[in-house]
Amino acid sequence: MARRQVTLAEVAQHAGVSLATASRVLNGSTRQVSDLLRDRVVETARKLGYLPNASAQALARNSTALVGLIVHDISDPYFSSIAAGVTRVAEQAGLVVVLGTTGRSPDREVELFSTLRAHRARAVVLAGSRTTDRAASARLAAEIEAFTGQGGRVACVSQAKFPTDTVVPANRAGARSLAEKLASLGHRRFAVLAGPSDLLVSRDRLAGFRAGLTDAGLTLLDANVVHGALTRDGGHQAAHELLARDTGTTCVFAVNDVMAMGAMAAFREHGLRVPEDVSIAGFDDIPPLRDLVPALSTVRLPLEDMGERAARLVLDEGRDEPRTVRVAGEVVLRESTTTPAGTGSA
Amino acid sequence: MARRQVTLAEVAQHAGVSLATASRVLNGSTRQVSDLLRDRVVETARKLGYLPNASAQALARNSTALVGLIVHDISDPYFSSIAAGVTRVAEQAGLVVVLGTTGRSPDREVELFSTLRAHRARAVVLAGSRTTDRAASARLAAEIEAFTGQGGRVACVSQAKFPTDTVVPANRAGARSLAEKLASLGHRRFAVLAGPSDLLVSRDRLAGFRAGLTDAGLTLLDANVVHGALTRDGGHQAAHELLARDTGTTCVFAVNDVMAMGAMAAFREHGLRVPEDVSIAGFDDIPPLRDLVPALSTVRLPLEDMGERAARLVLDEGRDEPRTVRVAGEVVLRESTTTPAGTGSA
DNA sequence: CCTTTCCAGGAAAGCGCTTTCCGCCACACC
DNA sequence: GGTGTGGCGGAAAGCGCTTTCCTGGAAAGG
Repeated sequence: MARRQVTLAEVAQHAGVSLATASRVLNGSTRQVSDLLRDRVVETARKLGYLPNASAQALARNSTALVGLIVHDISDPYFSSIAAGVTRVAEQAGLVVVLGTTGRSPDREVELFSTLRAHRARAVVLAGSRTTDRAASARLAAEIEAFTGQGGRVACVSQAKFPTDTVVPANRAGARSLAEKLASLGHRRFAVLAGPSDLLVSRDRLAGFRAGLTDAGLTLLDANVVHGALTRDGGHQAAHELLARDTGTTCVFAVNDVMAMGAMAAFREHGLRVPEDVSIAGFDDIPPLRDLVPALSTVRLPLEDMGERAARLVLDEGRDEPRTVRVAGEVVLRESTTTPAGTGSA
Repeated sequence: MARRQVTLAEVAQHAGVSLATASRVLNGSTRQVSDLLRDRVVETARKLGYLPNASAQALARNSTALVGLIVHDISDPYFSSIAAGVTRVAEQAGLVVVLGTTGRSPDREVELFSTLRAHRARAVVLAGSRTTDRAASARLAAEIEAFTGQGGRVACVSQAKFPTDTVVPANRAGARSLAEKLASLGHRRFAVLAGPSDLLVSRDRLAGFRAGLTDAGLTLLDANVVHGALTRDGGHQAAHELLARDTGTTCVFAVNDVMAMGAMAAFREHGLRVPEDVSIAGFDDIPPLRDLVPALSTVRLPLEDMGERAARLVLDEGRDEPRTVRVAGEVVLRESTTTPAGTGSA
């Protein structure tokens, strides 16, 4: 147990070469080493089971192979899809992914960033909606600034709030065009199950949806907007709240699929059929829900792809000015939305 | 840009103390430092924005705060749920999670382990079914042995195949008791959508199911076992294959929920109603599918909890003998299974 | 044949920390 | 007042690597 690890020095000694030569052989340096010595070193290393000490290398080189990935909740399909994209690209590039979860706490976000900075991570992908909290935002901005100042790269998947590379989903435009399509189905009375009001993603999708209705000459009543957590239970609760208000809407937009799912359950409990009694649409098109019955109308976001794009941005050693990649959302109308029956009842 | 990071030496100098004292103050060492100096160091560190270099600490201390987490596919709810449990516990313990994904390649598993070893990770949680591949298994065993020999701890979430702590879901028992319940509903002709035949999880669940049927005096025909990938598409394809064979089964068991979901889609495409025409059950009870319609009968596994348990095992500095934690699966019969109608048609 | 040039190999200086070991001082005890 | 004793501060030796710089010899050029 606990036998010491084989060091480069031991390899060098066994091979009868200097430390420098051994190092040059065992990690593509620019310098040449004769085939004779090279073979001897490689062979010795193999025989001894040499494995470089990553910490020592990081210290000596002043750089690591670490890439941070910060998400709110890894069990949420939205984030796990993005994570899949990020890890694929990172691992392909020979990097190691460090996963941090915030549980939606902005402070934890800052804390994680700081940890990543202490580890001299080469880059960080920060996924998850920004909030309206100025103070928290400023603290994070300072951390990001410190990180980039230290030579690290940062990419966000969310709103472009910081001077970093950012992958921005078209929340507004997607919701807007969804609203228009829904309106053109004949719906007149809409409700929105919005996420927490301090989350930009909620605001943007709500605003976009409202704009789409306006385009169609309709108005979204404030009484028909119910806020709730961006979770299954949040949607479930918000839907119940909406039903309690009895606003007679025929079509409900949940700002993300997970909430839509919860809402569908709530409607079902209430004896309402989807889409006959009430139409419902979500946003994101998360993969595990693709086979839902009735199939959920939504705005499809290429989540894995977004993760990949973010990772590529952050690993691209190139240019310095922050780049913004806008990702369009594609409205997919499926079975959960239809033309309104008689008078809505929700 | 790229301004150098503040070092301990600078802090020490500014505070007018030795490196040793600064170090002792800024990381709970056992040694005492007078309040006067302590305050001076702390204040200086704060002012200078000192952040310890994790690589340097790791090198000097010969230990890190890294915990590895190896999964097949982070976007699979099975793994992302486990990951959520692991990260929660690890982060609570002040550790940093390194995420590695294998894409179901045993070699990649070994590779990741080796990387983690190079990084001197303190522990690794390895989630995901073991296979029947002796050679790959041996390679992994060697890696694990090297890792533990170096002082690292390992826990698996799967079958107890290595001399390490292991969280073992009751695949056999769960499937067996599911089979019994299904049989008692009146079904006589069963089919199984099994995963890849070289995966122990498939084998165990299949074997358990078969045993349960035997208990009920029934037999599972080999023609009614279709293998496929443990994915939505795998289930979809396997179901189609089953339909092509036209075996007249009334009840189908998919060895995991994701496959069950794909199978349900396939049946739907084929004009079969679930559960009227065919009953279907899965395994795992992954959270995003809890609101499915019809609700999926399955064997519930406390996935997040399993992740937490594994993490706790691996972080518990205690005892040396490998511990095995068995996790029971709870059969949950929901709407997707019912008593067979007339003669089955699938 | 001598001078240059080039290149591979090695010595050694770090990288930023931790920790051992030593020394000094203050205090207590006889 | 002399001798222990305990504790705190600092010097310095690593931790395992990378990389600069130097050196000697071989190849090339005059």
